[in-house]
Amino acid sequence: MADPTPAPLAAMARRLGAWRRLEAADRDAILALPFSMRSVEAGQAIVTEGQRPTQVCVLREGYAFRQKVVGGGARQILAIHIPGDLVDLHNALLDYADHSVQALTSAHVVLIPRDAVEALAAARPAVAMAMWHETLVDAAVLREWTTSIGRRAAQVRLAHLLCELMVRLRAAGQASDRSYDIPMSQEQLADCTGMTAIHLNRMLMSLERAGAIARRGRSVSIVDWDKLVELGDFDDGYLHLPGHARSSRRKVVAAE
Amino acid sequence: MADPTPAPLAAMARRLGAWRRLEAADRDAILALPFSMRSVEAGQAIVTEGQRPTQVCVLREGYAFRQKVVGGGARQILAIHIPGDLVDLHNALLDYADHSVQALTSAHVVLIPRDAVEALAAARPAVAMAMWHETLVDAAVLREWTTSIGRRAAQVRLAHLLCELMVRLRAAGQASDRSYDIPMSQEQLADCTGMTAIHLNRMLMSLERAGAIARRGRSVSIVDWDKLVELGDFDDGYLHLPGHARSSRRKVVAAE
DNA sequence: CGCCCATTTGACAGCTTTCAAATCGCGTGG
DNA sequence: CCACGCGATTTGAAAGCTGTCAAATGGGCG
Repeated sequence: MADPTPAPLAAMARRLGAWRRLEAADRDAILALPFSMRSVEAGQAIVTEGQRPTQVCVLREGYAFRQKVVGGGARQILAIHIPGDLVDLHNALLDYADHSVQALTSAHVVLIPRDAVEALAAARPAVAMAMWHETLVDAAVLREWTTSIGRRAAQVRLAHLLCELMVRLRAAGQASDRSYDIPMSQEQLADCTGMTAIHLNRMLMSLERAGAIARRGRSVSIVDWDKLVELGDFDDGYLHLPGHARSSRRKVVAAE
Repeated sequence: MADPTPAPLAAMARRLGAWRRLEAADRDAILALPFSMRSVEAGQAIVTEGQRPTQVCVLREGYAFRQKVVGGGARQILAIHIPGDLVDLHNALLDYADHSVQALTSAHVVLIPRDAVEALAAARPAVAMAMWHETLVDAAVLREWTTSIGRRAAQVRLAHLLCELMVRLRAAGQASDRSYDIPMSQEQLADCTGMTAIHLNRMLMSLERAGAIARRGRSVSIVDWDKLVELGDFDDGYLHLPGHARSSRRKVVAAE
């Protein structure tokens, strides 16, 4: 966090080390990985659905997201990635990219050949387990998204997403306590939450009227965190933040 | 498949071996895992949301599912597990169960202590990678569910789920070519697809009227597979079936 | 200053949910 | 073997949330 311009792979080593204890040899093996760096423009694809993935990617700067497109042409955004995320570990072992990854803003990524990742995993079990852990957390977040889309009302879904972004950005040192900018269009937010851009707009305004958030142009800031948490039925347990004492902020209502 | 009552852990070894090449020593290490067997009644919990998971579970017989409950009390089913599935590898590395697992029918499971799984992963990298692979496929299926719930109409979602179950059951040798029984109530199907049980009932009837499926009591059989695939916008690529030549059955309509 | 795209608004249609009540299916007990 | 009781499935009708279509507004960039 206090490291201004770390070596490209140092961020990856630090990230994996947060999940599992790594020895010096593990870190060295990570730092010895072959890689290339690339800049991608906003909207540009990093991985394309249907292709055979050939590399794993670390997001160094900028934002990215994963998406899937259905037969009718509609798309669903499945995850948002913020700086520091290991973006495509899912394709490290699978032979077929079932979804695509795109840059949300212009971004800098570190690309590592898939084979090198596999070799690293085979050689350094602790690193393999850390990478596995990373994908498990990713899956946990996706479970929460699925639950949200399936069983929470539109306004709740949106508030929940805003809470999640706030917590994750703060954990990554990318946001101050009270506000952050979302580098996403309303259409993209709508594709995250499974609603129409028009309806999303209404829900945004409704959260603003409720006094939970404020907006200025495209930037959203949180006015009343507790209210947003309540409106969003939010509990950060599913994020599995490293070294985070679990506190069910949400009271268990109607345990049924 | 032609093995009537294999040793409890043999199924696990076979399953993992389908994902990645395992050496004899890898198999031996799997077979040497400590375990206990347990029968669970339909509806009974195997893992409970909020707890610290202590074991990993292999589903030997019967069906199970994972679910999450939201603040209002509604639940979302996140996955259905069929015999042979490794059910809770997600909790092998995470310290907090963000969802629960329940038996759908009465079931027999093999329970393996979490620590033993971790030790195995550390000792046998190839096994670790196979288990990782298993969870990646699980995540891929969840991505498809999320996409379905977020961006496909109710009838399409249901048809898609029926297609998925058919393909998976067939791949597991649990279904003949043309029909299978779904051991799920309509309410459970509704909780999978993010709709009301009442609406699910209407969608089931509508698929029946369309001539895609037939029903007799609680059992569903497929009358016209091609029609069901079309109605369900289904393409099995996301299942990442081992040794499966990828064929986009679905024509790309409106690539946009 | 003018163009283009994202955001807002409005009016409406339609898919889904709700609430209630009628049926059906099935295991149990007589 | 048949009646009874209970939960799952169906039906109906009406309300509500969300999507659709069209058009106005706003903001940023060349």
